[in-house]
Amino acid sequence: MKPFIRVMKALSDPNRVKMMKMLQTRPLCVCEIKESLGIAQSTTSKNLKILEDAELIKGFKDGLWVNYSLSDGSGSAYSASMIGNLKHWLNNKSEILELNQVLPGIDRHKVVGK
Amino acid sequence: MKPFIRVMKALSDPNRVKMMKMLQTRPLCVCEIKESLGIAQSTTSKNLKILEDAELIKGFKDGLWVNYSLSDGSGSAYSASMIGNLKHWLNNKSEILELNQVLPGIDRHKVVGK
DNA sequence: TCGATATATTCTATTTTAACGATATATTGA
DNA sequence: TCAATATATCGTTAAAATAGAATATATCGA
Repeated sequence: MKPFIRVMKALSDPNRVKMMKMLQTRPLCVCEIKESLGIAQSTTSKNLKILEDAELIKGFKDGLWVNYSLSDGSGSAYSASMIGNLKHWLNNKSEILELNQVLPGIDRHKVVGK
Repeated sequence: MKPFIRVMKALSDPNRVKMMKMLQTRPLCVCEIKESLGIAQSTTSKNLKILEDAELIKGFKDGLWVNYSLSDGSGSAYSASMIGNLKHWLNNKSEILELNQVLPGIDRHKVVGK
């Protein structure tokens, strides 16, 4: 039952759900996500870890960057199902629409401070 | 986004998930659920309310008792989907198997103290 | 109407969660 | 090797979640 609870908990936080929705568009590094959401780097990193522990996303190291993308779902039926549902859920919600506005302008090479 | 978060939060707690699984078997009153899970009456009532607020279950008053059953899902796509998934999820988990052992012996007329 | 009973609500204590700043750990490029 | 940069981790603090006991509310039956 633990793995199921872990997935539900991971998706119980608005910032983490927004991260999931952002990653539906394209893989993103920590600094791009932090920039889009306007939250601290440590907060961003920690929340990504929670999503990764629930097997909802996966991080791939690329030099200094870590690129996060949605998990392929092979690890867990619960995460696979939720990843699928989230593809069509919440698309018309204001918080997500706003994110989709901002996201195209976000570029890891243009991120300001740390 | 709030309604989605509400459903995820509601399903983030083991006791509440167990309640959902119990209600798949048959409608139950508060005292039967409290008895099966071995938790306080106030805790039971409060958790049922959280599930009801997420439109995952519905309570019907019957004299002194309130019978809770799974929602028909008409209120929310999120809850409808999760209710459906939970039907086949977790069935072979020890916590649920044990509940299914206890449940047939639970009867509202035989519940001991308050 | 009164006592018994089921449920809901309130109060309080404890634990968990979430955020940020500061620091530690890579990795790259000069 | 050293400075700059991206990410992870640690420490702290504030807010939210959870549980149980006590109390309030509602209903039934005598």
